[in-house]
Amino acid sequence: MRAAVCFSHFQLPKCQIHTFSGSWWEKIHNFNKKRSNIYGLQGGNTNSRRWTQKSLSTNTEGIAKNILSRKTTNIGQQITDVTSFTHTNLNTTKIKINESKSIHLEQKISENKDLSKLVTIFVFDIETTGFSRENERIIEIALQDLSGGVNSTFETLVNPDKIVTNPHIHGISTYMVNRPGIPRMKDLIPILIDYVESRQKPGGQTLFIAHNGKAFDVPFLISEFNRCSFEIPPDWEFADTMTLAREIMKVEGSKLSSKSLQALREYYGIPVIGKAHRAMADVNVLALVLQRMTCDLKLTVSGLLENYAFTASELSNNSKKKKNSR
DNA sequence: GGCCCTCTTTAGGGCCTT
Repeated sequence: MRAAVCFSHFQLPKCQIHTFSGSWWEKIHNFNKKRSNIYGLQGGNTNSRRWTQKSLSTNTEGIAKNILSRKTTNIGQQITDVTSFTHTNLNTTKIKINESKSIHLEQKISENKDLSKLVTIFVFDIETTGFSRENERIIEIALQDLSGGVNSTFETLVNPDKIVTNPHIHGISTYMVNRPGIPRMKDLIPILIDYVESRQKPGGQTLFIAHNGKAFDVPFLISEFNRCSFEIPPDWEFADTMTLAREIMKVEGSKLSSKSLQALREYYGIPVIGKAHRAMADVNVLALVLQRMTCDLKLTVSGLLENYAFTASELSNNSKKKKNSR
C-alpha cells in the first residue's frame, strides 16, 4: 500500500506554470527559455551546457536521434523553441535490470521527502505497424524525461523485420526502418533500459506516461519485451493520460468533447508540433497536454502515483484474469 | 484489446491507440 500522503506544495494555484512540483515543470520551462535556438547535430557549449557528440550515426531517421527541436506553449501562451540532446551508448552489452535496487518509495513519502526529487517521469509514445501486438511490431519509440536538461530525450526508429503496411499513418516506410543502423527491438531494449537507468534518481521511482497507454502502448511494449526474452523492469511504473482526460470531461462545464490526443491538444490551444503520429511529435504534445491536465485536476506527483499508476505485471495479471474469466 | 458508460452487470456499443 502506498502511503496516502499528498504534498500540498505541489498543488499550486491554477494557471501557474508549475503543477506537479516546483521542480520538473520549472526545470523544463526554464530550460526552454534558456535554449531558444535550434541546433544541428554538432556538439558545442551553449549556456554553460556542455554537449557530447554521440557515437553513432545521428541522421534524422537513425537510432536515438540526438537533437530534438520542439515548440512548447505554457499557460501564459509563451512559445519557445527547445533543443534536447540525447546521447545513447550503443556499445551497451550489459543488460542491467537491477532487481535488487531497493525502492522504498512509501518510506520516503512517510519521511516526508520531496517526492518530485525521487520520481523520474517520462512521457513516451510508440509507432507501430498496426494495432495488434501479436502480429504487428514497434517501428519507432520516443521518450522525454520531464526533468529536462541534457540527454532528456530518446528517439529511435526500430527495424520490425516486416513490411510497414501503414506508412500513410505515420510516414514511416519500410525503406526507412530497414536501412543499416536501425536497431531491431532485441538490440534496442538493453540500450533503452540503460538510458532509463541513466536518468533514474538513486532510490527513486520511474513513471512512464502515454496516451491510451493502458490499452495500447504498455501492452505493446510488454509484448515486444517478452518476444525478445526480456521483462519490463519491475521498478517501471506507468500511467495513462486517457484516464486523466476522462476526469477532465467529468468536470462541470468542460468543453472537452473527445479524449483523443488531438482533441486535448486543440482543447488546450497547443499548436501542432511536427508531424502528428511521429513518436517524438506526439510526445511533445503529450508533455504539454499533461502539464495542462495536471493543472486543471490539481494533480500532484504523489496523487498521480497513488491513484493512476500501474505496473507492467499488474496489467499483465489483470489481462490474464479477464481472459480466464471468459 | 482495453476501458468506460449506460437505455448495465445474465451486455453491448463507442472511443482510442497504429
